[in-house]
Amino acid sequence: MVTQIISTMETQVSNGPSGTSLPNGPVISTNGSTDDSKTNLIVNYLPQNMTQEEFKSLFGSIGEIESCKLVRDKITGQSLGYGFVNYVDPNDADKAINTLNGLKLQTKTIKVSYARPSSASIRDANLYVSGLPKTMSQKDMEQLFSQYGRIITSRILVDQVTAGISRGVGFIRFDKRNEAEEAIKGLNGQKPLGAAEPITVKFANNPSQKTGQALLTQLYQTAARRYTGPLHHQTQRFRLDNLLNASYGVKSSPTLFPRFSPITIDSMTSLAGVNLTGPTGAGWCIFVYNLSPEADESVLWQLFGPFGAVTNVKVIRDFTTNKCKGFGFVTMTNYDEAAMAIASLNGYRLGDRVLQVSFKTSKQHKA
DNA sequence: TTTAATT
Repeated sequence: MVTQIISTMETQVSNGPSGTSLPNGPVISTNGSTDDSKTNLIVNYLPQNMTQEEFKSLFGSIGEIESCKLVRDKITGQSLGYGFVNYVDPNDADKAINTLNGLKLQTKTIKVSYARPSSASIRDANLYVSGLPKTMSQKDMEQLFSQYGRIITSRILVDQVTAGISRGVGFIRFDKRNEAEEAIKGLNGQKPLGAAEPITVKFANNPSQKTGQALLTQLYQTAARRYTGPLHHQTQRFRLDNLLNASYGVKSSPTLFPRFSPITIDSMTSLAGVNLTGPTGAGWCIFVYNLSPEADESVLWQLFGPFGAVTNVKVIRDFTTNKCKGFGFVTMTNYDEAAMAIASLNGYRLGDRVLQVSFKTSKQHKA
């Protein structure tokens, strides 16, 4: 037998408001520089389509930001659904937690909490648990695991249709990796009290282990939903002028930045209409035709990212309406990857449109 | 039988 579920036990999970509280620590050092532990926040469960600009705007409404970053996939440029905000004033960080934690944005409820100091020991501390009794609640699961360490988040996956019914599968993130290791040793293959079957406990996969094909499928599904579902959202606007090309900066070589470099992301978004000219210089320029008027840069990242290194994307827009004129360009570093992307995406149906994709022909300006 | 939590 393994573990008792003691019903009176209180969990100390930092899932809810205000996240992790930091015991007692200096706020301001003698030289006047701020201690990140009181100013640096992590924001989780952001809507997939939130941009860096929107993220900055939302948190900038609280107070002056020292730096902020929406974390994105290095290859596809897609948001990973979380980000960091470092305020100048610790009071603003506190205020951001109090006013923005729990805020509902589209389908998500965002979580705002203090970021733990970054260190190797907190990485890979996420566990995947399966074979859970269907009756086990999230709280039950936390109680089962909490004997091995401090739980940062937990989740039980539920059936989509019969909403609320457990799939017997969940996740537990510990504060430290070694706590997660101990939980595996202690609980993998064990039967929770009263359960008929043993549970499986292992390290979780990285959530973006998706193949190019899977990404295309996902993209297609989200695009298709746009045309079939009763989607009347009036929700997405953080009322910024997010209109013009947000040509996301992509640094192709993993430069070793000093930690917490004051360089903000925005300072890297300087690529404009550079290298849009032919298969020379920085890479292979690809012409994408039949984009919808609503298309934006992110759709190009999503389409081409899975095939390899993408250094630039651009949607061509009408100057006055700011709608896409039906085409755009993508620059890829490697010929093979570009050729594969073209072979795969030419004729690809995106929503109700069939894309035409080819290397850009060198009919200089004006076609 | 795998969700978007460490810059």
